[in-house]
Amino acid sequence: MINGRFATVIHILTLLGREEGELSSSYIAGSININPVLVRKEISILREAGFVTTLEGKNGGSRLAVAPSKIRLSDLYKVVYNEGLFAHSRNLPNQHCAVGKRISAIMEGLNTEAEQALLKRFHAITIKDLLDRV
Amino acid sequence: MINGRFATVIHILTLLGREEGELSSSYIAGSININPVLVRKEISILREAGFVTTLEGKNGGSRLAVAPSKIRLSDLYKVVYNEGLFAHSRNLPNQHCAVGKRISAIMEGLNTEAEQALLKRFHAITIKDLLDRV
DNA sequence: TTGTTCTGTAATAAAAATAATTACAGAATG
DNA sequence: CATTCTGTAATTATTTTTATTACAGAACAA
Repeated sequence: MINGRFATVIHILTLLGREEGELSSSYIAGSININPVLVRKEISILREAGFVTTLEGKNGGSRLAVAPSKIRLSDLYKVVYNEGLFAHSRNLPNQHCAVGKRISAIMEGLNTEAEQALLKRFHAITIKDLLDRV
Repeated sequence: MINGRFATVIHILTLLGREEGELSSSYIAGSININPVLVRKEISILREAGFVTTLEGKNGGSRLAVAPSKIRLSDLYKVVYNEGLFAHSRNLPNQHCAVGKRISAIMEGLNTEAEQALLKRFHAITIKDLLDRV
């Protein structure tokens, strides 16, 4: 299940896409209704990925570094999910069972297939598209 | 992120697809390396959906009710995820903000689009296919 | 310069979701 | 009628996620 971070990142970028100047983490957090520290964490990842720039200090905040039409959801997906769509079970399946022995690799394959399907769809959607929906 | 239940259900059905007789929840749990009660819970859902039949009592257990080639991952996905792929955030976004006010509906739309992409892919994969990979 | 308002980040605590365990009634078998 | 299964509820434990606290450093403005 796709978690809250993906939604948070989308919300942040959609906000930034509507405004000219810098937006503070508190303002953004107020719109999403989460803690500002979480916003700053996501922004630091977005900044590292080149999607936003940040000004520190008084009247500081973040703004988009690229046009909304250049930010694809597939990019964001990759930024947020370093691990993969499927959570691999914490318990190792029984390696003395034929199915248990092979299931991890099979699930890994399914993960890849599912992810490709998702990414293909998300590749076609940009922050600009979401702005148009607001 | 897709959670452990989907993997559990796939593992269960793959095991059942390889055996003739009934398999007990303990045996299945031993292969997956989880608690038998969790297996019984998933099986009760699978039974309700018509994919397995169960015999209670001594030497009881479960077996497939339909051919492995008739069980699509898209079916299983629907059985496991009544809620949806995206977890909708627990906190309601700020309704006094234009983006906050609209973002829930937008995320709902994205959820639907993502889900359709996944289901389309999963529709083409059956338990039989997974058995061939074991 | 100095107070104010931002960010960055670490550390801790709280809350929520997930999985494990315990317990026990009931079903089928031998 | 003892044994070995399932079904299910209730509780506990674990893990993950989110929130909070805390504080150093940056930029600005009086």
